[in-house]
Amino acid sequence: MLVSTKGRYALRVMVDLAEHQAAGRIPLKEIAARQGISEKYLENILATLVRANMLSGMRGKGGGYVLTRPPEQYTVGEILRLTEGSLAPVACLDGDCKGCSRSDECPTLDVWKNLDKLINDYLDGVTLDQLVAPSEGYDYVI
Amino acid sequence: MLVSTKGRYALRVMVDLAEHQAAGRIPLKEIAARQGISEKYLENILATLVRANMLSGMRGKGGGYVLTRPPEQYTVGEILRLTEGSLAPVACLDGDCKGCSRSDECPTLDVWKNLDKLINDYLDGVTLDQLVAPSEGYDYVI
DNA sequence: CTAAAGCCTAGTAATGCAATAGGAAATAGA
DNA sequence: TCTATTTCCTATTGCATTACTAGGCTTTAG
Repeated sequence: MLVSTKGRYALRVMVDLAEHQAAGRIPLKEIAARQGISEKYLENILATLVRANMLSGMRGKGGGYVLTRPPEQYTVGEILRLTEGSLAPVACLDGDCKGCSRSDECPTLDVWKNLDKLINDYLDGVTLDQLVAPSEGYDYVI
Repeated sequence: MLVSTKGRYALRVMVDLAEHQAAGRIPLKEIAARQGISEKYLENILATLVRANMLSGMRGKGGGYVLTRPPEQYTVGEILRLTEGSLAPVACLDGDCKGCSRSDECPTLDVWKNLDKLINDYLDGVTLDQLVAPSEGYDYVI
């Protein structure tokens, strides 16, 4: 599985925050309830996003999370690479990996490289605002 | 990781067999040595390929494995889907999975569907013969 | 008959994923 | 200043999957 629960949840949460931008800071509790995700598990994920400065978290009463940039400035690719660690389709291309000793002669390496580029290019081309549903309650209002 | 060791090895072995087609049946021992893969582990992988009729295996002295079709009739996609079980990039799209209860309203589902199609289309477009190196010893021979 | 090969069923060790636990620190408002 | 609220931090646990191993059985050619 290229993208695990962590990455999927992260993306959904980012979309949720984009959709509720107008409400200011949103507490974790609220996001967890809306998205049906365990609060404790979400903590880990949000912590990762905050550490990378994709979100700003504030503690205390009235605290919560907000995006640090406008939705069109986030790509799905960067969100997933952050939370998943890597989007490499095979271990051979993973950053940590020193690279296989056979890479010079490997007949399949190009397939993996092309696939890797395909995946990353597509996901880097999708931005958060493209995933935000038109806000409800404003249809047909002039 | 989308493709694990099993799938990577399977692909390398298939290419190996395509390259050594002229030699007739190749025993597992030989492939394992050439590819630097444990014999016992390879057994599992080759068994999967034989069961799916992608390879023919024959026991006894003089036995070994051969492709059942010409290399241009194998796609990388089918080899990987067989050995990996699925190439779905997220659990939501996995065949076994009943589909998420939120799929109707999920803002991210389309991203996964597009990604899935991208991956499968690319891998189904690459055939085994495209990965076979021009046989050595025959360069510049007329 | 025998050596060479594939076939089959288990089993195991290690890894990574998903989720949980418990508390510390900060903040706003009473 | 006290309290409720909320994020932040470090571990730990249970579970599933992956990678690999073990041992024996069956088939085949010579």
